[in-house]
Amino acid sequence: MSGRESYRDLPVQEQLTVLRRGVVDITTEEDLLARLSGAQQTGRPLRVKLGVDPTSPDIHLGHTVVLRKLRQFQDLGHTAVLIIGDYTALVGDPSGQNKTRPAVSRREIEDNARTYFEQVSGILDMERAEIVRNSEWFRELSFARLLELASKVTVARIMERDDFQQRWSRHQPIGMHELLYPVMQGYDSIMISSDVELGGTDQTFNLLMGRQMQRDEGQQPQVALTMPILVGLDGVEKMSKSKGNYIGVTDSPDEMYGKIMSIGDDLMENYFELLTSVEQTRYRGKLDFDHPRNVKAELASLIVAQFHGQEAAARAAERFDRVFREREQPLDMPEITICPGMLEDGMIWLVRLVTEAGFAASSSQARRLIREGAVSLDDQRMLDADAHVAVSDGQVLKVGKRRFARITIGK
RNA sequence: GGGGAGAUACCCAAGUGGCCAAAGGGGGCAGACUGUAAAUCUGCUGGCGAUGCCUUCACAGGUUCGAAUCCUGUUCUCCCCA
Repeated sequence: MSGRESYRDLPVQEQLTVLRRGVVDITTEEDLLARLSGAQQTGRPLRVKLGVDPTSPDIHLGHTVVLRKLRQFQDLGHTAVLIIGDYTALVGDPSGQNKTRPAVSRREIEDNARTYFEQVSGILDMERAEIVRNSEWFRELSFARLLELASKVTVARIMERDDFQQRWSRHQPIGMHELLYPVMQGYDSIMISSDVELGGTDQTFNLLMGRQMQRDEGQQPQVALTMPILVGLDGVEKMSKSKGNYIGVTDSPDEMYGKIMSIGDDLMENYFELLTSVEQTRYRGKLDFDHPRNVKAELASLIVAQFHGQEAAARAAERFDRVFREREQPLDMPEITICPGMLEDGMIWLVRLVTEAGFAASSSQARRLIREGAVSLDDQRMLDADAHVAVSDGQVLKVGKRRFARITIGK
């Protein structure tokens, strides 16, 4: 929170301790220590770089791991330099990808950049952040300059990378432009004269490329600090939107809370470390003595509170307990309005009711849900997909374990 | 530039004239169990007021009573040679 000023005078060793939390690797730690001391002595804050490519509209908790680290640097008095990769997004980062990223249109990039900005502002101190778009320099970059930069990187060096290796050996396509991605990212570092660059471990190669390129340009090579890739809700794969195992920062309090409660116990420690500020000794201890469910509930509350505030977190917890522990209906639920036009003698086709409520994408899907016993109306399980049911104001439609809607008859 | 292989549903992958809305696995959804845990087990997984009909096997045509399957062209990918 505040107290930023007080951190400034923190001994560098202690700063390092704070910064080391959750980190996988620092290249090199001595360098970082030296920079921190230098910053303290000269009063010149470090320029800490984080690049984000606006390739998808929403950020999720996986992205926040690195953003939180950046925030820590800010709290220690350093400058966050957030690079919106509006130009690199056109290329698509091949890191960790098993195929070429689909091209993203300029328009989408623009829209995404805007939402990124909003969503990131919940985590970073925007007052103390410098935000730049890399189209600023790439749009103007000459081909000659590109060749000059590219000439310093060998193909063998680029092809060392595991992701390219794999694609190569599996005979999958690799676009020429993808080979240039690390060079572009390195160029970003040069352009903003970064002291430190943050990234996930999948960014290691790109971060190190930045060091080499800065050295070639006569700059001090940046310190590369890597964070773990956050594991998704399934506990196996990395958190990603396309895998559907994610928690978006714009998810509602209820969604967030529920998603966290559904993670495996093994994942809790990891989430505490990377997504909260709770001291390691505290959560470790809890896991030994408390019921895992309660520890998880605390984790869920902490995370929801970060994005929606304490009050919302408390409400989400309350609702959760009510619905899933006591198996009662939630107090508040979305309403669906049934137009009288859909009714025949006050009855509506059940399949239609389910699709109208948005609980099924098609009537075939709605039929399946009904057949599987997922649908109930006022706690009464409905199994006949051909049924027409009488509906009235205030009835509650439930689909699956967690989806509720209150029926209203419109005028 | 020459030769060869390939493109199947959300993903991987079988199918090489009718028995194919298309095996199997993954994922997802639902049910049981539970701490909404996780794990496990079971079912479902193109659309449609639906014991039938419609659309789908890269794209466009063609052969055939009938095509994911055969033919022609196009696009894209990979391999070998130059």
